[in-house]
Amino acid sequence: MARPRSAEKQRAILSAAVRTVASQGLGAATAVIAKEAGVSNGSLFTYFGSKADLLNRLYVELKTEMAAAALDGLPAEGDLRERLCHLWVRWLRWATTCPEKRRTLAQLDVSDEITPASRQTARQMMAGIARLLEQSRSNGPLREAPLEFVVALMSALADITIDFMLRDPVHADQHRQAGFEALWRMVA
Amino acid sequence: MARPRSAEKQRAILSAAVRTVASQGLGAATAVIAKEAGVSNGSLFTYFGSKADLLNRLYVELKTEMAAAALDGLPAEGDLRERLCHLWVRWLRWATTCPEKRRTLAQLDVSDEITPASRQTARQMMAGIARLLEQSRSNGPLREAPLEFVVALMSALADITIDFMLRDPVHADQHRQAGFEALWRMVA
Amino acid sequence: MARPRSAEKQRAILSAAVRTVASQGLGAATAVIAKEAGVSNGSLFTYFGSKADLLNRLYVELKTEMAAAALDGLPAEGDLRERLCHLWVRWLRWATTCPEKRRTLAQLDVSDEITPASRQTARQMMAGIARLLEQSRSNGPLREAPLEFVVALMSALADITIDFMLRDPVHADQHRQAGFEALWRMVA
Amino acid sequence: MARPRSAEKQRAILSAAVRTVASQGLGAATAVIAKEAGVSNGSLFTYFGSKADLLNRLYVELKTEMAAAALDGLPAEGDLRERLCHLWVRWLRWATTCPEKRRTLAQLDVSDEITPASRQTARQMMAGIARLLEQSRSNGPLREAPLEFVVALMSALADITIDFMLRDPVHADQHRQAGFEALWRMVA
DNA sequence: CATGAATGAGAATTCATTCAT
DNA sequence: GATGAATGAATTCTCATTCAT
Repeated sequence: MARPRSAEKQRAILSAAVRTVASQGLGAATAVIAKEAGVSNGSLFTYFGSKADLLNRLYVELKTEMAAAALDGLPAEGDLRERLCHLWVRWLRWATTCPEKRRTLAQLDVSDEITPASRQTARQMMAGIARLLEQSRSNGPLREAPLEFVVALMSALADITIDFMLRDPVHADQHRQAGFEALWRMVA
Repeated sequence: MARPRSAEKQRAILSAAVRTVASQGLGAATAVIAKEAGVSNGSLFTYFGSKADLLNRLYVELKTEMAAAALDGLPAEGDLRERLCHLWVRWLRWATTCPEKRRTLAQLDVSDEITPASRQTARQMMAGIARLLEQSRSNGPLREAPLEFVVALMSALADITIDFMLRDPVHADQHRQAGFEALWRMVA
Repeated sequence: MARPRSAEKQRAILSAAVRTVASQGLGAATAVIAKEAGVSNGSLFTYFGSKADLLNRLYVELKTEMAAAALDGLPAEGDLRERLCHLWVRWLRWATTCPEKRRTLAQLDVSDEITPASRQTARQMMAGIARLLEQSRSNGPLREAPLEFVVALMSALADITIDFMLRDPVHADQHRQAGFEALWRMVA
Repeated sequence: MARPRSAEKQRAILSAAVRTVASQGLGAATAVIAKEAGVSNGSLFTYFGSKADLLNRLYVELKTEMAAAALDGLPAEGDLRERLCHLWVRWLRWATTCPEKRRTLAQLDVSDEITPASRQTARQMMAGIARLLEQSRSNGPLREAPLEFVVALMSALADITIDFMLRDPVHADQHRQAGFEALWRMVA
């Protein structure tokens, strides 16, 4: 029950930030984000201590949402390949469904405003994904590599695949499959 | 007549830009870059019409240098795997040797200041790499995918591998090998 | 809520602009105007979107004030010559009373920062003057000329007369009378 | 015979300045003027010590040319009205023939870069005009006003008339006549 | 003497953040 | 708490002028 109005505004700001950053880049002015959120520019700073703070929270939020989307409905058991494919499909579906979120996330990922702590938190959100990957690669050629390395690989692969899906929607399905084949061959 | 435009100064500015962007990001002030280059504020703009122009030229320059480094000494004939490996080794050596260039290039790659024309030019610089990749994948699972897709994959894989090599220099060799294995399995 | 935009501050800026432009010309820096107004650099831009905007508003403001001063207390009826003379006297009195405003207005008048819209608005402010002039010239030699032509003539004549009044204050009265005679002979 | 090359370049610069100032205002960069003149920006400063110097010389030059054009072919004797009309026609013809010169002159006239000395010189160039005006007004209503006042009046009247002639070329003749009637009534 | 690169003092504007209302 | 005006440092770019070639 603690400040329900606040939670709403906070969400509005984050959501406005997604849209604004997607279209204007990380240089987007806080005042613009605030206006897009229907909130005064001063208010933005009562919800987020600074622009960097907003960006960090947005980063964690988006990573979390992405991971949740990818893991949604993942069967606890069953064939590894199938489970990984399930994850792959969900991941890409989320990204292609909200291209603005994805675009913003891509910008945040390379920003030096994002603190190590935020990156760490984000990694934890991806733990479920990492776990499945851990199993998948356990007998594969990357079984000795750091797990993080494999996660990073999968993320990059997903990113590129999404790029091509968005750029060439007619062959989206083929791109998704090609991406998955590449992934599977790499890890398993 | 008159003092000729000095190639030296131009290089100094580009090189200063590499260092400054690597440490301060793309938001680095042109004045800072100029000072770092030992050149006046205004001179930067006689060599580069605008900050965006500087960034674009830097982008093309770095991509070109990277591609040249990767292709340097590549045997024209011989075993495909070996040739690709040769390329891989050179590429990563370049990146680990000049981490600042690589860091700057990473920032430029995601910047929206970089024009399509610059990206196009950069792609042409990578043509040699693409060609080798084309041969390598010709019987592999990605033989039907757009070549660009495969190039992007390799780039991302290289990037991640470099990250780990820099982060964990003790196991640099292992990371490089793991990266190559992943690459080879993906394409061949 | 929040501090309301202060009409006072806006006036202070406009008034500072009058003084600064009068003494330094239209090239006067916005920073100087702001300081003269006792306002921060940035505040000037919350009241006026750009320097050109400030200049345009100043232009309209001064023209309006000038016209109002000229028309102030103008008898609605009576001898035309007397009424025109009344106008003439008020006009010149205003100009000689605030030479800085007049000087600034003269600069603005020839500036190409002033938009057609502003000039149009200014013209409307002068409508009262134009109307009286229309009556005055109705049987005179300029009865066929565009009214605007006659208005421009009167403005120029006023300007020159003011110049001489300011330059040679001892004979200010004579200059004013000579100017009026010239005007009357021209139009009536 | 003294530096014939120089005289040519000097003329080229002055002429380029006319065109450039006409289109870009007094803020036109010296480098632009130099380029328009087909001369290096450094050279401009060997012919004119500073931008202000260039502007002042241009001012005097244009005023001189204008006066010469107005006085060209003026009959030494004859009816005053006719002679003044002759002058009027030539003056306006010059101005409508070279609108750029006129436009530039108008800008210079209100600039505070123009020194009193230049204005004085310009006045002397107008002496022939002033003399005719002196005769014309000798029995008229302005016979007691300072001659300068009458000259200023005529100049302003000419300016306005030219404006209307350029703006509305179809009725150029009528405007010219109306202007002259106004002038004659004012002075004679 | 011509050239045009070099210089660096501004110029207008922007923007994160603070604070009066 | 919400608002949006206030702030002023920081930014990119311009330009008259100088000076090395």
